[in-house]
Amino acid sequence: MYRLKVTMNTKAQQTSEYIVHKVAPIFNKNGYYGTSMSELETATGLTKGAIYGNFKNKEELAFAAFKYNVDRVVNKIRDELSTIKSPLQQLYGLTNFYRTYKSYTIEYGGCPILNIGVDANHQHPGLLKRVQEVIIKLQSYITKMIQNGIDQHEIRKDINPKMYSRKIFTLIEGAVFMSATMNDESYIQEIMGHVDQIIEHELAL
Amino acid sequence: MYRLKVTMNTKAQQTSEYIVHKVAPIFNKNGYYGTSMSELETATGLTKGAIYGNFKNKEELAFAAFKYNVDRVVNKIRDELSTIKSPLQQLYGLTNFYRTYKSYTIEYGGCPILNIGVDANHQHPGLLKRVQEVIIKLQSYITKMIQNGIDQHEIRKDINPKMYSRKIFTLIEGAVFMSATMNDESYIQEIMGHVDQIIEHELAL
DNA sequence: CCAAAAATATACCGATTGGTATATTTTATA
DNA sequence: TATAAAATATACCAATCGGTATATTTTTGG
Repeated sequence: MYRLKVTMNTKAQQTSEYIVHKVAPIFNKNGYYGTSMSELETATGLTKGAIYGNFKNKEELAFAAFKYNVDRVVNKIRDELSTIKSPLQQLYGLTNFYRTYKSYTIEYGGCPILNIGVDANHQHPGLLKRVQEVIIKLQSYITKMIQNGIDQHEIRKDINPKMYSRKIFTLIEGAVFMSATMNDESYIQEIMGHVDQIIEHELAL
Repeated sequence: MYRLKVTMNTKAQQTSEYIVHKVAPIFNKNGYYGTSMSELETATGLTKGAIYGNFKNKEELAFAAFKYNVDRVVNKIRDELSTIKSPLQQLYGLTNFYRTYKSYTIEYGGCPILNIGVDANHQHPGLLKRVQEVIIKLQSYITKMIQNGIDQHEIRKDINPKMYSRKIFTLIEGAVFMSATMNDESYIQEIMGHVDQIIEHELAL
């Protein structure tokens, strides 16, 4: 009985994960209404019967796809910064992460925050809310890094961590947008250099 | 004969302009595939027969709508800056324009460069190309302002006009994205303050 | 290996998609 | 004001949309 349930969950979970993995880049590239179920059939090699057996409807699939794309990015950031002790160096590590962001995200269709943020804004309130939650989470993550820097006497204590977190994140997303739209990575490189300057001349002691 | 042709063109042009005016915010908000012809029927109060009598197909309508939205923004910028003589003050005028950007564009569904840039990226190459052309045009517009500032000894001659134009434009679009996605104008206000600081401390003599 | 159950495939649903041929109405000129 | 032409409305097209009921296949535990 117990093992039966575990096996079922594992199998179902595996198929669900496979579907999300295949479907995530399509939702990311084409947005909610730009993605059709028939596309997802060909992408997964499965039929609607199989897909709808694992997900209630298209909306649930889109939620799962967005979470998958975001988790992939966030976990990569966490991994890269986890080895860095110094909060100040963690900030530099963040800009370094985004220096390789385009090549890292291109196979998944670009930045999910930018893509779904714009797509969902006038189209799907539920998705937009999830984007906003992710942005708040990432901003508070940066805020904590700055606050740690202040606490460890690496960053000036008179600066406002939340304000700088918002500013840095906004610069990053602007660069991500320009790189994607102009298909030109140099935008990201230039803005990351600019953020490094802010870290060095405005934040660091 | 001559007058007949003029009258026809005028009438057709009026209806076309009316359609584009009504249709532009919808394409801007919902993107190309997110916009349906039936929506456009109800928005214009016209039938498909009338719409397709004035536009070849949906694609031509989307092109016209994008041009309409962009021209509206660009003409407003030109108007506001045309009264300013000093190139340096023109740059401040640009940041001031974007301080009211959200309230100015909200009734037309937000920034067309951001919206269509993201929407068209994986969906409609023809539209994406038009977005890229507009970005290049605006950037060279800013570049010229900076170059004029150098020529008129208001801006340091050792700075790179094109590089700063790219940077300023990227900061603006990042702020536009964050304001739209988080529904929070303060992002634009903060980043425009940041751009003002760049103008004051890095560009100005 | 067999039977029950879980997972997937098939075949279909009504609604909507972009687009068009034709009928009707409006407009403009003689 | 009559008439030709231009503009708009009507009615329709095949294709596709998201979704579902049911048949079939695969997997599972005894």
